[in-house]
Amino acid sequence: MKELDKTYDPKQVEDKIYQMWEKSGYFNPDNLPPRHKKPFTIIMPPPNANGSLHIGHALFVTLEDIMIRYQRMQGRKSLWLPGADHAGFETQVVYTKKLEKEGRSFWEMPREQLYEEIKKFTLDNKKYMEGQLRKLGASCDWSREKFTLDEDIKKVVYETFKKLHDDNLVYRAERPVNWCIKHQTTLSDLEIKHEERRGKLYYIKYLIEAPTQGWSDSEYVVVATTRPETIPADIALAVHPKSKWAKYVGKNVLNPLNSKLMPVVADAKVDPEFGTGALKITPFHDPLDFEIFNAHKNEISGEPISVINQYGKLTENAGKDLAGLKVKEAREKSAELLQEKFSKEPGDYKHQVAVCYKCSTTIEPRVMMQWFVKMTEKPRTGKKSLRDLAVEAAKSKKIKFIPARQKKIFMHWMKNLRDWNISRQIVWGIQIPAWYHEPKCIPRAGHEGDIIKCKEIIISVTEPKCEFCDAKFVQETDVFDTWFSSGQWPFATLMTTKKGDFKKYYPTDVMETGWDILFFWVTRMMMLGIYRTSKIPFKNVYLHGLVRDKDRQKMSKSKGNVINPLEVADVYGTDAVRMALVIGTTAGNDPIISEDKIRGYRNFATKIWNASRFVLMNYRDTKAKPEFTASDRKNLKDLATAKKKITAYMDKSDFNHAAETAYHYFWHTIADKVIEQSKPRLKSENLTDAATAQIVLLKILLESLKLLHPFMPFITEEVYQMLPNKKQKVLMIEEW
RNA sequence: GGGCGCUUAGUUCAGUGGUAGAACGCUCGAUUCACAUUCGAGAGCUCACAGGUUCGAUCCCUGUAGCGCCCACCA
Repeated sequence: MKELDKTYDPKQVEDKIYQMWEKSGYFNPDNLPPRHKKPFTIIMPPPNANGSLHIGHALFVTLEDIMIRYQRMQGRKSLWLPGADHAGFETQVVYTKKLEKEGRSFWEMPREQLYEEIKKFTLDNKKYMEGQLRKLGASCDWSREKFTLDEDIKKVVYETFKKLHDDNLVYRAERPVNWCIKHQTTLSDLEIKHEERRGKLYYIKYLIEAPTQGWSDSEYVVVATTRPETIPADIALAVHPKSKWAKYVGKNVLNPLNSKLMPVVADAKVDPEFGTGALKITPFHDPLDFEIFNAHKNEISGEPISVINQYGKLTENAGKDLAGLKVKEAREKSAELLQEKFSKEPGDYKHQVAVCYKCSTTIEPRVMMQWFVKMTEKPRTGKKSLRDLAVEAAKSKKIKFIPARQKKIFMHWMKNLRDWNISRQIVWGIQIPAWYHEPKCIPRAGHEGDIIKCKEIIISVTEPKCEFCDAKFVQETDVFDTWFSSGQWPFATLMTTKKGDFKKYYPTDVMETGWDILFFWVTRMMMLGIYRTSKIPFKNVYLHGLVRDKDRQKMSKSKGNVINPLEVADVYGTDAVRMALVIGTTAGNDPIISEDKIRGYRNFATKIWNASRFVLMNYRDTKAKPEFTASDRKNLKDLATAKKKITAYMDKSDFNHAAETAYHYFWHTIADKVIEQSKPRLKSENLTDAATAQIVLLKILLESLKLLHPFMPFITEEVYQMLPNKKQKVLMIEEW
């Protein structure tokens, strides 16, 4: 037996071991020995391919790898399917910044060139990330790796879109949407956040039309608004039916900026407690106004107009005084113009304003032609809305949330769902497969009557042709919200890997991801997954927290408290990093990690190394028949107890305690007691007793390596390879 | 405005209806014998506060306080 170093050097071991695993082929469940029968599947949440992996990724890799390695040892046909996400909007934002740094402008580049450049950027990152995943020990099946822009994945996404469209669950319409004037795209309700902003609340008189004596200064409705600049787009006033203004319902008021006549309508949606209890209706610049307008269309004669353009500037519709100004400037200017009509001085006002979650630019609510998915309506051919499919699934016992409280949060969010805006005006993504008949159909001679059959929108990947005229179809340039495609990930991946995979591995066993994307991702996977496959895509949802530093701070580059998992793994070894991430980490809570903690587990790796070294140095293959003493029997019983405990924790997904128990057992039972007690016996003249001690030690070592393997795969595998009593080529597939 | 959590040793966190645990830190001691990235011993928590249920509560219930997070079209 060769002399081992006194300390364990992960650098010399990890790459070599990983290569050995990959070469063994056992990452691919198809290659596992026949004892592996029942499938166990985890689809990896595909990391965004727009940067390198951070400590949060290391956490998910650790947790999922623990689950997969454990189940693999338990004899499950374990598939961990890796992937990468093109992450449309996120990546485009990152790339835009990169261009800025290089002195180039995103907005001045042709779409095709941008797409190609971002593609290269993404694929480079993807490749780099794959290396990082290997470094972290991820035992995933690389032969089944998928990317969200793979042609076959796109095909599945197109099919889903078509099915939703045929089912009347997808529609294109002019609806209020969240518009980011910086990024020049719409965002879903989840992609905006609210920030407190200081502003002013203006109290403005809208004079009542008094036909007999002209306009009276004594009769008016006072409206409180924070956005006087949108007054030119006002089309009505709404008052609460029980407010003091109710007597004016049915009368007209004068628009204080452009003198147009507008009706006063009654609507209970107006909060009588807020402001003055009267609301100006500006349908194209406020979602509530849009709703009230639609409810009162027959009472309102004017057509809604837009006075703010896509760049956040006032249009000519706003009148010559405001046209061309930015919203903020226009607000001041309009306030100035309206001064005479103030019923009292504007008050300082703090309120929550919707802003872009990426750049914190104020979101401009606009009414735009967009694609939406209906959340709460029944499909044409089915009984349940997308929401109901997911809610009923969550209520059933077929899916378990870990921690359980996340289910409450899930349900609560599901309660108030509005239709999902899935179209984005960005370059990087999957283009929506819709074609528009432009110009409109002018049927050829003899087909005049067929115009009613002509479709103005056709859902198709390839260019359609009109049966009745020679006009061309123009393709939609908008792309899907990334979550629309990644929401299909569990089935889209398994439908497009090897033949039979979907049948064998779907539904999957665990969806392990961060709680921060519960709404973005898990809810969408539930809705779309059940909709397409009639099955809940996963049996367990395990949600981990956000990794924080030792002062409980979020890690961010700007704070300079980022721990790069690969850098610390380089210093202390991947096994130590994995242990630091899993011990003390309970599902759903934010784990705290510091270099001290990692160092502690590096010491543990050294402990494992030296204890193993001791056992191996003292082992001779004597072929003696063991005669177990009482203490041997006790030690073997302790081993069985530890194993039982760890197994129970693993089966409860309590990896924190499983790891801690294994740690404790190895250090304080095996190293401190079993080995210490064996020392005199190993030197004993009684050869049978010495041999028995050796055999017991070796047996306990082997079993403990198994117990530690899911957590610390590298060092345990390295030691295993030196054991004289190993039964398999690799520890990875040993029986638990 | 709605919802979800948290409050346990110096620190970070586990945990249980029956007179409190781990890691790190700290104190004292040991060490040619697998490991100083070590070993042994030890100090340290009235489990936020106030009520209630109970034979018994840190754990269950109610309330209070502080902290955190998520959701939200009060213009």
